[in-house]
This record gives sequence, structure tokens and C-alpha cells, in this order.
Amino acid sequence: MAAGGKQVEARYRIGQFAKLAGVTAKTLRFYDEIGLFRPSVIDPLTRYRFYQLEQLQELASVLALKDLGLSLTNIRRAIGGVAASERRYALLSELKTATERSLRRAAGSLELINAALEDLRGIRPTVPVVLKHQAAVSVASVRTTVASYVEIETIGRDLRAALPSTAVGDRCGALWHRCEPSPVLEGEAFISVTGRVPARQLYDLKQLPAATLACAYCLPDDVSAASAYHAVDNWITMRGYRLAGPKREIYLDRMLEIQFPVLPG
Amino acid sequence: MAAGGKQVEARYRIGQFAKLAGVTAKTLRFYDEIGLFRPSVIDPLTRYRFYQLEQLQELASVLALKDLGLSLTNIRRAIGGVAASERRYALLSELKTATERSLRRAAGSLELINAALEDLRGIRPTVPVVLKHQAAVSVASVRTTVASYVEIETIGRDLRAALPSTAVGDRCGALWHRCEPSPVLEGEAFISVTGRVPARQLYDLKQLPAATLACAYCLPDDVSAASAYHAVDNWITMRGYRLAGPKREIYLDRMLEIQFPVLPG
DNA sequence: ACGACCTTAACGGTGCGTTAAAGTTT
DNA sequence: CAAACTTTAACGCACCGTTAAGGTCG
Repeated sequence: MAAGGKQVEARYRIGQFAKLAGVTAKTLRFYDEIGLFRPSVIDPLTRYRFYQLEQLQELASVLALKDLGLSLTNIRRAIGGVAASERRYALLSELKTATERSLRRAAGSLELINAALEDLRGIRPTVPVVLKHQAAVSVASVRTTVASYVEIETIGRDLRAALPSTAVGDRCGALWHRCEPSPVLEGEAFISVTGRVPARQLYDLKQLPAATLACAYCLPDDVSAASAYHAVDNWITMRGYRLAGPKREIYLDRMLEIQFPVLPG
Repeated sequence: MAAGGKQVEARYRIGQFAKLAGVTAKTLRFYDEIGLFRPSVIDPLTRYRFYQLEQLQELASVLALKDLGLSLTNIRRAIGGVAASERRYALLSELKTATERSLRRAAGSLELINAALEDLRGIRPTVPVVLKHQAAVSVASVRTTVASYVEIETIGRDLRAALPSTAVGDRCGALWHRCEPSPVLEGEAFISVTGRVPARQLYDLKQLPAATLACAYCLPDDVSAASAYHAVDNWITMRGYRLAGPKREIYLDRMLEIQFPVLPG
């Protein structure tokens, strides 16, 4: 019985203190565990935690910062030790920019969700579009103007025929340097290559640059492709990206992948 | 050696397929594990996962929904099975309201952070304020008009003296029915009681109603209390709460807790 | 036979809520 | 003695990134 002689400061067990402070006992245990807010005394025998009334103010500071959205880790940095006030200012500034970002993201996201809902109401929902990063890849290519889109396929077949079969990689397709609104179509058939490839006048050897790509898949017919192009175009516009290079078409097995290189802004 | 007779659909191992799709192999494994997006074939011997090109479109749908902010669990609900389109609409609508909420929260939060930053620039930072819920509590009380704030303490002492000491609980304080801007001060000293208490004309027996309270702690002097009152007042205004009942003062050991009952709106 | 690829398993990060099993206080 | 309280321990949530240890493919 620790009921010593003089009047000892009132101690509260965890449940009592929790009720006073308006948090759960579990929360207090957790805060103790992570070193954010500790009991003033721990009975070494029973390991019971004991708190004092003065600590209510300390806990209130913690909870007020938490209410602003600061993480527990950062709250710990913001309250203890020397120069806590400077750190607190820095952490709140950081939190401010983070909150501004998430505000903008939420606003943008909301627009996109609304667009998606509109889209779902339509008869024929839009093709899904995804963003991905693509490393640079070595290719052999032939660039030329063509009279129609399909013509580039012939060029591609000729290109493949001109290459040693050991050197051709797994991806082939076309770049479109000028298309659609332009009166002339200028395309570039390409095939990825590996290792050393003999240089010839028939084709160029170059790198497709690394890029961030907005992509959609479609069947290899004009109607499907047109709606995929439209979907990607719309997608880019809605998110405020801008086109950053020639559009790419990748020939997959029985599918076409439409890729628009994009940059933010 | 599964190289059977006829031309089999091209199969891609997880790494290849991941590269094509622009995600990591780990992500594909995870999606498989949670049943969101599964390989078309799993070798029963080696457990290698194999994917087909057609699945790129399916994965794109998943990623597009994820990009909108839908959780993986909800994406699974949105794509598989019957009536997927209705569910998709419902889930997106739900996501929309959630996003609107978080948008409002971020906007409000930003204001509060700015206010906190302003506050930190000041000489004397504001007292922290916290929100908490309080259950109803039985009290004995004496309500009266007083000439000054301190007078209520005398009333409180008299009240305590009038009660059997076995019945008094652990909380005492005062309610302020009219104060500050009002020309007359009307307070109500109270002490929490337990079990049965003899009814007398000296005091009322009643319940402090359950409430949501905006609280601050201060020293029991007029200057400290004034700044705490001001802090809570300001806090309530900034968050768009409104006062919902008499203000409460709780007498703690060597501290005072200021509580304003509030309601949203 | 070596390197690149595949497998499962498990921890980490955020902030606690929620059992569960067992000891303590009143 | 029973009720109410305390303790530690552990899982759960969301979404994978990141080792780690050990088989498989070209």
C-alpha cells in the first residue's frame, strides 16, 4: 500500500484518465508504446500505468495537432525536445502543402468520377485508359509518308523481312508523326531489335525514347481504333496532360495498343 | 514439354506480362492472391503464372477504376459476375460522395492549418482545444445568480457540505447559464453523485445531459480562463459548430477545464 | 552451367479497434 | 467472492514494396 505520509499527487489509472480525456484506454496504451505520450508513473510490479491531471493539457496538445491532420510520428517531432516550436512550424507548413495537394487531387478526382458516371450512362462505355512508364527501346525503323493507315503494315512487313530473324525483338508497331487532322500521313514502322544489327540503308537504327504513355487497347480495325484514339485523347485532356511526341501503335497478337506519349501540364 | 500439336495461344510469364502492362510482377501476384485479376493458366507443377495478351484489356479496366480511387475490394465487385454494370454505377456514386466529403474536409483542414500557422507566429500561442463526447452524469446542483464568477465557488462548497460524503462523485464544477455579455451572471454549481442521494430543498438532483464538448484546460485564474474561453470560442466558430447549452467549468486539481457543449452546423 | 526468372513467406507503414487470456483492485 | 479494471499479445484494415531463401528456364 503506497499510501505514504504526505499528500501525494492524485494518480489516475488508465481507464479513469481516458474517460477524463475523452479517448480510449487503448489509445493511451498505443501512445505510450510509440513514445508519443507516456504515463507519469508505471508501477514496476503490476505495470499499471498512472497519469496525473496536469497531463491532460499535454495530451490536449497532441490531440489538437492530430486534429489538424499531422501524423503521430510528426506530432512526436513537434512537441518534444529543443526547438520544438521551429519544428512545429516546419511540420505544419509541410502539412499545409500536402493538404493543398490532396485538395487538388480530390477536386480533380471528383471531375473524373463524374465523367465516368456520365460515361456509364451512355450506351457504349468508353475504352479504359491507363498510364504507364516505358523505358527506352532499340528499334529498327522506316519512316515515310503514306496514303492510308494500312499502308504502314506493308512497310512493317518489309522491314521485318530485311532484318536477320535472330535480331528481331518482341515488339513491333508504328509511330505516327503526322496524322488525322493533317492532310498528309507520315508514319514510321518499327521493330525492336536486340544486340548488334547490321546497319543498312533500308532502315534506321534508333531508340524509342523513354516515355510516360497513356494507353488503350482495341481490336485492329478502324472503328475500334478510332474509338480508342478518341478515348485516349479525351483522357489526356481531362487530366491536363499534353502530348509529347509521336503517337505509337503497338501490334499485339490480335490487338492493337494505342499509346500517346504525355507530359504533365 | 507442353509443345502440343496445334498453335497454342501465346502465353506470357509474369515478368513479361508485367512489363507489357506497366505494373510490377508483385502487383500481379497480389491481384491474383486477392482474386482481383488472375492468370489464365497456372502450371500445376511449378506454379508459374501465365497470362495472355487479351488480359491486358481486363487489367486495364481494373487499373482505370483504381485510378479513379476505387478500392481493390470494390473494383472486384465492380467487374465480375452478373449485374456488374449496375454495381459499378452504385460503387462510383458512393465513391463520388466519399470524394466530395474528403474534398470538403481537405478544404476545411487547410483553413485550420493556416490559422494554426498564424497562431504560431504570434507571441503567445493559443491554448489547444479538443473535442470529446461525454455521457450523461447524475449531479446535485444549485442554480443561482451571482455578482461575480468566484462567488460560485462558495456555492459549490456549501453544496458539497450538504451532501453525504459517501454520495459525492469525482467531478464538480459549474454551469454558466448566463455570462459575459449578459449584465447578470447566472451559474449552477454541481457535484456528481452516485447511487441514492437524499432529496432536499437545498439542491436539485438532475442529469447533466450527454454532449459533445469543445474543451480547453487552464489555470484557475481569471486571465488564464479568459484566454481559454476565447480559444474555445474561436475554435467553435472556425469549424462551424454552434453552442448547444450552458458552458461548463470542471474543477480539477490545480486546473480548470472549460467545456462548451456544441452541435454541428 | 550461369544468369535471369519464377515461387512462397514475411515484414513494414498508419492508427488504432477488437478480441483473448490472464492477473489486480475494490 | 465477484465485478470491474488492468496487463501483454495478436490480428485486422489497404496496397503493395522489399528483402530472403530457394526452385526453373533458356
